[in-house]
Amino acid sequence: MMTVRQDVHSAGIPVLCQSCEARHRGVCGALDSDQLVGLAKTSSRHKIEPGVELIGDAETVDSYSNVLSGVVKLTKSLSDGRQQIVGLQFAPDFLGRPFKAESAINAEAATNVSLCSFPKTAIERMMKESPELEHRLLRQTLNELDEAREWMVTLGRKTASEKVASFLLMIARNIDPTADPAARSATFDLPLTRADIADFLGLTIETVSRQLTRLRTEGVIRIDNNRHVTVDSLARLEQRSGA
Amino acid sequence: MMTVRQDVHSAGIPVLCQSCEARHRGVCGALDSDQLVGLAKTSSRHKIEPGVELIGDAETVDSYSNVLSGVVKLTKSLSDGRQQIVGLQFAPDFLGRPFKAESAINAEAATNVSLCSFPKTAIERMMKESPELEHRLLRQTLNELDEAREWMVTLGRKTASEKVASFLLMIARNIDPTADPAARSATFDLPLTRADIADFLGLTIETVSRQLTRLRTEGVIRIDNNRHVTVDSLARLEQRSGA
DNA sequence: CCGATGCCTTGATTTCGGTCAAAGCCCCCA
DNA sequence: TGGGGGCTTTGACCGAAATCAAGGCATCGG
Repeated sequence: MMTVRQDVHSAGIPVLCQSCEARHRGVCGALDSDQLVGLAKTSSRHKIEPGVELIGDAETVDSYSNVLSGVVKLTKSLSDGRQQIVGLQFAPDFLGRPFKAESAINAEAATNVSLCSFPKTAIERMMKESPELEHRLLRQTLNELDEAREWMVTLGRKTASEKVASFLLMIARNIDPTADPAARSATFDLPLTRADIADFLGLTIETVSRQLTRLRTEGVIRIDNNRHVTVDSLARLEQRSGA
Repeated sequence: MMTVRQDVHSAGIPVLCQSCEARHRGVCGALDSDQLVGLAKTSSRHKIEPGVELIGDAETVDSYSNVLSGVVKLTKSLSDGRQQIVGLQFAPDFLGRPFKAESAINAEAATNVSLCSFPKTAIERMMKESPELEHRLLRQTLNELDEAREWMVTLGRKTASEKVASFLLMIARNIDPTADPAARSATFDLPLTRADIADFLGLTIETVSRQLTRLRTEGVIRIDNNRHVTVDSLARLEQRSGA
């Protein structure tokens, strides 16, 4: 039987936060136990089903969240309905756009998601008094910017098959349980439907499907149940990704 | 004859900084006069010709810069030479990637550019002691992230003609001298060659040229000398941009 | 004045990915 | 057990943008 994770500094830390990944690797790591206590009072945990929008809960209006598990997609749409996924958030990412009343971005659960949410005011007050919190946010934002720019290259300059390979590679690196970055192989469940993948890569469903089939028939990947993917050689997949 | 701009707080501010836009609207606005004096000692101004890379001067290795005038393009390349412009920096943007030894991004002058550069160490020291500086950086980074995501939509989901219209609109909003955001018309010099525009939009030179021709023959824009553009109705251009 | 060079435009043809259409598969539930 | 709905695959065809190929138009230096 497992006990709750203990560490030297857990004295006074809210029970909810003690084993929370956001405290270890996310923005809450910037806070001391007093601040955590204060924040925990106003925080609430939610579970969200795939397809549910996180309005009023995340990207917009009045609250911020940490992603505790699952995958959240950030999307933008054109007036005629064309849609583009502009980011994927994994645990323990921070969700929300500081310093702006409303962003033109929608957030939606791609899988089952669990969140830890806070009122905007609580975070913003805390940001004023804790430079370390802003520092963490800056780091996360810079990383997201790097990722966004990486995807601009993929969207603008890669072929359909390179796009799909790049996507699989990114997912493998983000959610393969064997978290070793130097792993030679990977296996994981796709957190997105074909339609989502298409919206992420600027393609159609059909093209995504055809390229997956091609990677499959050429032995680069295996797919079971439409969602479960095995990559025997990440290096081989990387070669297909255009790099 | 004009005098150097004076304001109430200019006492003790380095001469170089007094009329500097980066101090008014850029990150240097976060600094007090003592800090400016300290930073100014290690800063240097450069002028850079179009096409010159800013290695060792901006995005990489050992220094940060403010863009004082002109346009800097940030590019990423695939191993086979395909290139994508992932960002354009205008005055008074801050140039450089904090907290990372080297970024996979290249910076290159698109036009004549003037910069004010600092050693990385000086900025990083100042960031530690001035939360306000980090705050400004966070804000700029969040804005760049918003812009990058906006372009992801353009790259992934817009047609060639919508892309070109979107590009013209973005340039008009950034560098038209009549800085009124509610302006109905605009006139400006394109800071990029056709090749650069193509690399920005994920198109070929020929397609960019054809779409510009189309916008011209349809009366949406006028072009003189290949570079000088007049837009009589920004609203009309916006309709072409897919929104 | 002339030719060279670097951009840019225009035209003809090809191709990759989109569109339209039909089936297949899987899971749920009656 | 069987039917329905959602997601995915596959095939046939089409079209927007890429590619290939010429040619135009400035600017620069001889």
